[in-house]
Amino acid sequence: MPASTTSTSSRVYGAHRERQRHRILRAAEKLFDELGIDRVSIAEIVAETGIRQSTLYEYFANKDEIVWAILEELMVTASKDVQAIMEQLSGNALAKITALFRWMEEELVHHPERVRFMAQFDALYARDWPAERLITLEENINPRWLRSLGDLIREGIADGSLRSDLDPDLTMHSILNTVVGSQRRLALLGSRVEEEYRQPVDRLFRESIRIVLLGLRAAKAGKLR
Amino acid sequence: MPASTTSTSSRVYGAHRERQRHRILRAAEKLFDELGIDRVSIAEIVAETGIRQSTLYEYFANKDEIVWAILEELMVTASKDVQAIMEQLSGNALAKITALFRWMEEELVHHPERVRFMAQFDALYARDWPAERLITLEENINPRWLRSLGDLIREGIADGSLRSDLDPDLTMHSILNTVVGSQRRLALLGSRVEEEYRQPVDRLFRESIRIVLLGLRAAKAGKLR
Amino acid sequence: MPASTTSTSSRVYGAHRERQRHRILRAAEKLFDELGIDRVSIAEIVAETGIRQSTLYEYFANKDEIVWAILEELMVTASKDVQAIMEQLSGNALAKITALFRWMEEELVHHPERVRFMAQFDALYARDWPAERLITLEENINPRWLRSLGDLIREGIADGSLRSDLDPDLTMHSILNTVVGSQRRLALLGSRVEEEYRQPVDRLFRESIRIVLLGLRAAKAGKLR
Amino acid sequence: MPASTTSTSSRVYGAHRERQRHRILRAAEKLFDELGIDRVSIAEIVAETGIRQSTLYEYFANKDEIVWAILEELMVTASKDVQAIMEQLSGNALAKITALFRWMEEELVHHPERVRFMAQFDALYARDWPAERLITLEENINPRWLRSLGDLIREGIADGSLRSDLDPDLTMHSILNTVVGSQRRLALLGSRVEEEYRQPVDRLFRESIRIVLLGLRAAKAGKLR
DNA sequence: AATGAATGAGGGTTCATTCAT
DNA sequence: TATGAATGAACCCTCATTCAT
Repeated sequence: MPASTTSTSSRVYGAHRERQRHRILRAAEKLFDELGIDRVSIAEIVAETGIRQSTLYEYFANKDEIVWAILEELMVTASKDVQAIMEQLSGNALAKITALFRWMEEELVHHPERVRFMAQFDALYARDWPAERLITLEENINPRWLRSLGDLIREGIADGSLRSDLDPDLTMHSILNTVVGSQRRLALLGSRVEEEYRQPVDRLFRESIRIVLLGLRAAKAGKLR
Repeated sequence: MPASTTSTSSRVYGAHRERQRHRILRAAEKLFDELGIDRVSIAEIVAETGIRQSTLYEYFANKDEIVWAILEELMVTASKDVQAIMEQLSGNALAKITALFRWMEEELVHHPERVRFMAQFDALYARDWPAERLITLEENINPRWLRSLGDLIREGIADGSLRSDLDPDLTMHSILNTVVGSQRRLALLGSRVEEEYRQPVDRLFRESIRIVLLGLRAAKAGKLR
Repeated sequence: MPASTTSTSSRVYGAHRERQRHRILRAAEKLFDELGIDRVSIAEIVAETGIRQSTLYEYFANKDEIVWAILEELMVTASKDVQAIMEQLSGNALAKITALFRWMEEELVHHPERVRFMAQFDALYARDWPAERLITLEENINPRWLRSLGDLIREGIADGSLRSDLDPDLTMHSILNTVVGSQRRLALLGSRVEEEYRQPVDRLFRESIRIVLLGLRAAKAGKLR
Repeated sequence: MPASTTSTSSRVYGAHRERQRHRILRAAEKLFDELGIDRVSIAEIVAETGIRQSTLYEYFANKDEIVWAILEELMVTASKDVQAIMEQLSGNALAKITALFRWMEEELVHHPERVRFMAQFDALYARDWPAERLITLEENINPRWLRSLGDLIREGIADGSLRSDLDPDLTMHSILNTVVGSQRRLALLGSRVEEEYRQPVDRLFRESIRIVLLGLRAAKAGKLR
């Protein structure tokens, strides 16, 4: 890893390295989604890449590093997306929460593989990931919006758009977990759930959102949607 | 091939076999939960059991069979529990759905390892499990209650306990997936979620249920709880 | 193994034992032919029999014993057949040799599995079979005809049916090995040789015999057949 | 994936690989001959080689591939030998066929292990080898001489060196199979046949050839040899 | 930066055989 | 006589990783 000098050669090398890294990550991502993270071997990843097995170790120290790198990419992207949505929005709390859920629907429909990756990460790495590492990651992406979501709910109660009997922090985390859980399960089961439930995945998810929002809404609040 | 005779020897042998099988399944279950299904080797399972590796193969043809056997046990147990709850209940639709969700809370709190196993199964086996096998399994456990849950919602709309604008089948599958998704994610993340959210897992889950039920409830219906 | 007493029970047991033994041998024979001797496991043999694996060891000490038992059966049967043919024949040497070859053709056509077994035995056991064991076997079956085949050729030279420049012992063993080699290779390759050579196996073998016999025949001898 | 470049490194590496491959094949060959193909384990092969078991898998995907590689080597060598013999020969058909048989005798005497390998291959792999694979192999070695052997016999009939009542194709395949069968059986049984028949293997084989050729020869044809 | 080669450690599974009942 | 259970010893093969070039 050459330090970031500004010589021509290092700039060129840097670009090259970035390209190689990208190639590896995309191959891994694809296979992780197709076969499951734990069932993909380094050999399979390099086979998809064209790169040689020993070369991969010039870019990643081991498989876990690849997983973390993908996770980081996904989290950064997600954070930017949400941040953007939140910033250009100036409605009440309910509207903001709704917008957040809509974005999750978008992800489920257009990037189910991303959602599946996160689901796998929860299932496989949840119990033994090193806490500091995740914290470092989260600090990098700094999701102000998440921290402010509690305020949002408080605000919603105040402006009358949300039920008055909600405990802001509890509610926030509760519904977040619920909607995320629903989204991830739908992504994992995919077509299988469609066969069994005879409903398209997005309709199922949208209905879930609707009911949760109905549950949050103040009784006297205007018609939802 | 002695079929189920009642001779002393076969009764004795049968009991022994059952005990050994049980031992293996419990060891596997424990390790699957601690390390993740894909990260447990047959060698580790037998080390937990005391039996020798080759002996294990007298009981299960391979690791997958162990996974399926555990899955079957869990599904049978769950099905019996729910059946029992449903049968001794004679309230309106909302009450029944509430009871179902309460049972899921019980499972999350008292048997989080069971929930985690199902979560892992979804994440790891969902995509390539043989459909017929799962169908066979489901036929054996025959969950009448699931089939009647749609009726339950229809009934609830009729008796005025549920919102009138619900599409029974869609709603049923939607909230089922949502609550299951929430339950499983909480089971997977466990203490980690408690640290991050600063809320005990059961409170988070109970709040989720409350909001979903509020979302289902007819506007004019009496206070919930 | 109860000695051969004449009590009723031992006679009954004896018959039973014989039947079980027979069952095992037939199952083994079938599988040896289908899969190759070395590729058949004891487990596969018992699976074909209905008998349990441990029970098999009451009849045979190991797989080799089964192989030898089959070999013995085959050699005894073969010896009897040939003996019968030879005895009821009263022609010149050429006629007797011809009859012997015809019998080999019969075997190839109607019992190719027997020929294949012998072929496998040659290929797999040839190098390390215990010499005494084979000698014991051969003494039991006592193939007088083989020993007299040399005389036969001497006789043929004398009566003018065979070429005069033959070395009786050399010739006998030579053509015996040749015809046996031809027969066994045809049995082994079976349909494969038919596809490649576009000739039925029996025609190929008959032509081989014809040419060998032509090679043996005295120049002035009458037309062959 | 550097294709066949001529860079120094790839030439060096290539030579090394070839040497290792060679080592493995020789070790396997030796053991296959001593113990029988099916009775040789990968562990035994590597023990003979000095390389480690996992290294072997860098050269051959599995045991079958080793067997096929040896087969290919043998067939290529044999084909070249025969081709050379056939080309430098300008006699009548009988002479050419005789030369072919002489070469087979050479092989039997000087490379009995090669003949035994082919015999084992017939006995063990004959029934289930993948047809296409063998065809590919045969196309690579392209034995023009075999294809022209039928013509040879036709020619022999025409020039009066062979009997007139022969069916060219039938005869060709017939005697080929016969002589090959004889050769392989002698190779398999080896010293055992010498003990039993009290004749050296090569004499037995030469006598077989003599008789077959006598059987092919036109009646009026000059003295053979 | 790239890579050919090697490999220790372990993976799942099969097998012939023994033994107590 | 029959057999359920157990098992040591292999067996083939995969994998992540290292290292010299």
